[in-house]
Amino acid sequence: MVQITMRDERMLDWLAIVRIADIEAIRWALGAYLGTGQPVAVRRANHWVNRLMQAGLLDRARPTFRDSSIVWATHQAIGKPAPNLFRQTTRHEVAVALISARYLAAGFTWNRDRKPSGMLEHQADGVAQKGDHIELIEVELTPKTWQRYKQIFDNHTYRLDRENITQISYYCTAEAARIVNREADKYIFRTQRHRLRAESAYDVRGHWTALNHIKVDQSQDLSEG
DNA sequence: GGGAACGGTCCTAGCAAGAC
DNA sequence: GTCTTGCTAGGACCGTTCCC
Repeated sequence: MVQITMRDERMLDWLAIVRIADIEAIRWALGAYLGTGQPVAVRRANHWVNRLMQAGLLDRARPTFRDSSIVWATHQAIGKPAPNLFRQTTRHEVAVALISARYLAAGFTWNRDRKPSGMLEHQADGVAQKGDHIELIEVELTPKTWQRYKQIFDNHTYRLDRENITQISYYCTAEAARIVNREADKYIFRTQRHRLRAESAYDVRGHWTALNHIKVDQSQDLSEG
């Protein structure tokens, strides 16, 4: 019989939000809920996944387009159907799960952004919160058109002005980071520009590549050291 | 206190890249 | 084409720790 601990429940709650994650994200999320702020060993993460698979709460697959397993919470665990791993957005969703797990490890909570209420509203990939610090997180593996960035940045500026958003962070491929910063320079007013940052953190396959310090705020650091 | 979970180590399998 | 090497996933085992 598999015992479900409080940490297991919190992990399933997190998977209900991000829907799919790879082992790297599982490592960080387990470390977050362990309270260490560091990822657990790969072996440990696989052990955890296997245990919850035995309980019927997790499932995993290794699609041929990825070199690591993808894990998701089953319908039995969260009441949602299994994700389609062959959608074009899968790579993006796995990347979002990884950054969310890193934010959890840094002591943040993670939630989905609100649904857009109109054509001009933009839904971020996630919202990280720690105390009064509320950060909109975007993962950008492929650059958008300048027209789309203008629309998104208008919405970001509005939310920075009118809502309690502290910062907007883009985690991108090198190419996407360059374009996001370029378009942000154009479309975000200088008094707000410093509150949006775009960093190169992924390669084109969605693998985490950032080796240097990633500042969440003045006191946080999500790097692996 | 007993069973489950954890974590370290060793091992094999599968795959890709490079050398010959 | 074959072999070697390197890397990663993941299974098995076992002692330790944790939790109900």
